[in-house]
Amino acid sequence: MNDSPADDEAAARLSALGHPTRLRVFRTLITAGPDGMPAGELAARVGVAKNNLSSHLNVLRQGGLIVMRPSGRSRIYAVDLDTIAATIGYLVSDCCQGHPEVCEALSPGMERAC
Amino acid sequence: MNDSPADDEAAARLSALGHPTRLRVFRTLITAGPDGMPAGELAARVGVAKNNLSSHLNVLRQGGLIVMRPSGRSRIYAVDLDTIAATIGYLVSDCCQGHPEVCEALSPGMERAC
DNA sequence: CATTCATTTCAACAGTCATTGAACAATTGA
DNA sequence: TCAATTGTTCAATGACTGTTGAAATGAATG
Repeated sequence: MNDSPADDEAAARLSALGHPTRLRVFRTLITAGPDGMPAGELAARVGVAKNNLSSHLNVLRQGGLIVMRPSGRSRIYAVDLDTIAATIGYLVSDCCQGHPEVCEALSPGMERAC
Repeated sequence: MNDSPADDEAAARLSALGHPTRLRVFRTLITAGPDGMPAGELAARVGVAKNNLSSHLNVLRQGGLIVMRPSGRSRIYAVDLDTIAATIGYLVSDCCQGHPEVCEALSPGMERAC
């Protein structure tokens, strides 16, 4: 059995988030909301070298998890909410076909977050 | 700024899921529900060599994403729902402090899944 | 007690990834 | 235009990861 493209795509996104620095970048951008944050401020907050951050941002961007817009000489990064919602949905999809108790168990985690 | 242990833990879990084979293993186990599935059947369904699967199962288990119980000469693997719920929660936590629209945007993804 | 079955462990290899410093754009303001 | 600011790209290095085949473990069966 081969990997489906959907598997590869979702795995790439999860893998992008599966790095301590990138996870902190992502969570920092989540708190920034749709307005996002320039790369320099992000580097300062997360505490990582600019060039290193730049490559991590590229990974997140290629996974579709964040978007970038230029603004003067800065570049503003922000999360792409549709992508993360789809990724979470894919992660737990099909769990309720035969086992509704699985999804019920997931709800507290979501409620705790929001 | 250093990585917090919570970041490292969550990143390790997401990284464990960030591999096509492991993601398929996990999703297959999700559909199996709390009863789980023996390693051999899992290897057949996912289409991967048994020794290879074994190492992937170890990664998932060390991340706390799955649990194992022996049964006769088989070993039954099943998802740990608390862990995945906590991981998803961590991923999007703090998004509603300042930006409730972020969490609202996430809901459709969850509803699509469940 | 020897055999079979289910699965794991081990060693080795190729490939990928993260980090660093140095060099390279692009934009702004004097 | 010159210089400062903001970020990115590049090359090199060391570390980690995934896969494979062979050997080993441990539980059940006859």
